[in-house]
Amino acid sequence: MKQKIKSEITQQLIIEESFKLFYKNGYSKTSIPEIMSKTGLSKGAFYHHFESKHELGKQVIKDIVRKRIYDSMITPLNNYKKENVINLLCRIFTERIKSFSIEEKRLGCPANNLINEIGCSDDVFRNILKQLINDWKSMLIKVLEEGKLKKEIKKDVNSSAVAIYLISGFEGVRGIRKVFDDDKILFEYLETLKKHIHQLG
Amino acid sequence: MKQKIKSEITQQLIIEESFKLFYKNGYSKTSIPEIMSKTGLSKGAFYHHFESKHELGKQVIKDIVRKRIYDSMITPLNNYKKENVINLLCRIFTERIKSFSIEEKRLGCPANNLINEIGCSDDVFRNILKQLINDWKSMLIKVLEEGKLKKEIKKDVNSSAVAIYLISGFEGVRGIRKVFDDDKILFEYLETLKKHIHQLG
DNA sequence: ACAAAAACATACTTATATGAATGTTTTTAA
DNA sequence: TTAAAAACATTCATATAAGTATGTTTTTGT
Repeated sequence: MKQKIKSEITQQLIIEESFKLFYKNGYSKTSIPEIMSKTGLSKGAFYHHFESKHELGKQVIKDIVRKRIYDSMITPLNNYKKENVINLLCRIFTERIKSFSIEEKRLGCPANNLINEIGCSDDVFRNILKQLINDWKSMLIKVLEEGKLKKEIKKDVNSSAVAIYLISGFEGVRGIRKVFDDDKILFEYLETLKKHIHQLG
Repeated sequence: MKQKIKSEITQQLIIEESFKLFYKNGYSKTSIPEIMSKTGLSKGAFYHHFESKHELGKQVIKDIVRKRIYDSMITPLNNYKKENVINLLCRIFTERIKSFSIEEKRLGCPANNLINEIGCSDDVFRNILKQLINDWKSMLIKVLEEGKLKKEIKKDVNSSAVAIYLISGFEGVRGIRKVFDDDKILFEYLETLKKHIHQLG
């Protein structure tokens, strides 16, 4: 059983170092030798644990990229029963934007980076990322619909359309921020976002 | 003088084929041999006209990527004197979204793709793209401020913040659309965008 | 203790990239 | 017309990628 654990640990190590490099330099520009030099292991070790770079990419998206969005943007939305949904939405987006490290501001959103780098040219990656966006969208719709029942959101709001608008704005600003040198645009985005969300009620 | 024209034509040919391939497959994944095979010319011809791939990238951004955004999203905003600015904004964003070819919907925005692929890791590219986004933002601010003077936009609107929100949403949805198979999200985006813009007045 | 299997390393194959060096053809200007 | 310069082609140098083959070490079940 010790071997299975060791294998698991090695795989996780490779996945984590891969995520860091994919995030920093992109999927295409990151090579297996580069990843394995970070892990301190050899290329042989890599191909013992993974079939290909593509298989690794899938794991990185499923294990790390997906979890990041879930933990910060999707799961917290489950609080819709206890909290006013307008507050909830404003709070989650604001907290997320304010939580970013300097590097995270510079490098943008890992999911959005992958979507824009390889999204449409690899159907496997595309479908995993599509599922992630759909999960996020579904959860936002659920919150907005619950808000309508609680009379916190206007009935004429198109939840699906608003959900896409919120996701687009968030991912968009994380991309646009990459060309700038400071956080001004993040706060400008947040200001308008909050006003926009309040107008849903 | 015939030579100068020929040189200019060849350079433009290389730039145009490069744009197509950069747009379709990304900057990193596109090679000089691949570009030159499209032009029907040799690699020697390329290095006669361009210093490096990087220099080519600069030209493609300056000549084509920039022009696309200018022609469709920035220059048309100049109509703010004649047209109600709420209508103007809705119209330009709507027309642009509706004008996209199937390929343009699949491949997203060339500028946004570049920003997300190499934006933060190459200062030369980053600064050209930053200037482009800043030009767009400035023009939107101008239109919104003019709208205030014309009493078409509320005085408490933060023009700079709204401008960034509009750009982010637009670029964001063009990225997000890449993981989907249909145009539903583009129209959902447009629906919410229009409502949002109308609430500025 | 020991054979088998898993974990990992080393060396190799093949492909392809950027870019430089050098060669040939076309254009230009005197 | 003819030398030179510009346009373009061919060949070469160097680097590095993904993936494979084949090794060696460690772990495991008997």
